[in-house]
Amino acid sequence: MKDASKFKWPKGLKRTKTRESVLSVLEVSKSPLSAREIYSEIERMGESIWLSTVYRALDAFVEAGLVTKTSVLDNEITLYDLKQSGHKHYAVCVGCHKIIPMLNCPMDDFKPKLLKEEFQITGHKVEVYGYCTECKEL
Amino acid sequence: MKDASKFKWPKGLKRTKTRESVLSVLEVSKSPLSAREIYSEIERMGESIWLSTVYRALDAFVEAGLVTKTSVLDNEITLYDLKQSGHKHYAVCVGCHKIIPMLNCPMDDFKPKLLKEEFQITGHKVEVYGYCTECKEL
DNA sequence: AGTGTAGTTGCGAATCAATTGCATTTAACA
DNA sequence: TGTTAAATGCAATTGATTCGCAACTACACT
Repeated sequence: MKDASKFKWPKGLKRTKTRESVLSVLEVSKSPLSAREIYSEIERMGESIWLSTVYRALDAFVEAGLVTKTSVLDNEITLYDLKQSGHKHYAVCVGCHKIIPMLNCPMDDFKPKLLKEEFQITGHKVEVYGYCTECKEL
Repeated sequence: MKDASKFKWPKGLKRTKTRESVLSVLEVSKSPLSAREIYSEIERMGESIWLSTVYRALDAFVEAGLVTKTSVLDNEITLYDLKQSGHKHYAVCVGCHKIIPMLNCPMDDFKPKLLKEEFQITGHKVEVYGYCTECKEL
């Protein structure tokens, strides 16, 4: 009884064993994972997969809107996370790289609250994505 | 009359020609640059430098607190910027990768304003850095 | 000014995440 | 069940960043 996936499978994507493995690892994880972590976890489960396949699966999920790709700590780590996890922002410990979901979003009155955790803030970063005047008209 | 550098040279760092080149390129630029862009700019000025030297110079400046390293677009680009530039946050065009400094900061009432530029926001990212409970006590 | 030396650079090679090419396999649907 | 576009195994490549080491140089001290 493994397939407890509660996500509608994105149409256009074939439902394969490797993709289900990748998705299930993300589902079980409480925080975002790197491609390599996902790969290792799948291997540890006794299944065989290639790292390149993990990357391709993740790309497909990102494109399908099921997974979010984030980078953290200015390039040290690239992480993937299920979009449905609810939270979009994280507090990152510069000591141990632990990733703690924030309970609120800076878009609405910014006062970082953290999930049962004290956190000594030393810095923050905000990025806004979108289209500039020129690119908007293309 | 090239050395118009208005920055106090960080003590502990030798003042060399390559480092002055790197710093002057950053000074002239109105937006953050990648290591490769800095490298190309220096070559274009007719001076010879190695990319690895640019990286080392940037590392030294970052360590000295003179330069800021940021990543943008979820790891697609790593950029360097003079800390004194004043602004800390950017709007990044996902079309052309143009980087536009924001006039305000999300820490105080978040409503992104941009410098003479319309910008169609499609997403945003916030990261908070610091120490978690465990790391704080070390 | 001359010199010792720790810090820097030139240069190439190495590393490491991520991507790609291609032949083979497989899920999905007529 | 057969066809086929999509996905995977696997190897090789790319591209950014780092590293090793010998040669060089800024700068502190006579």
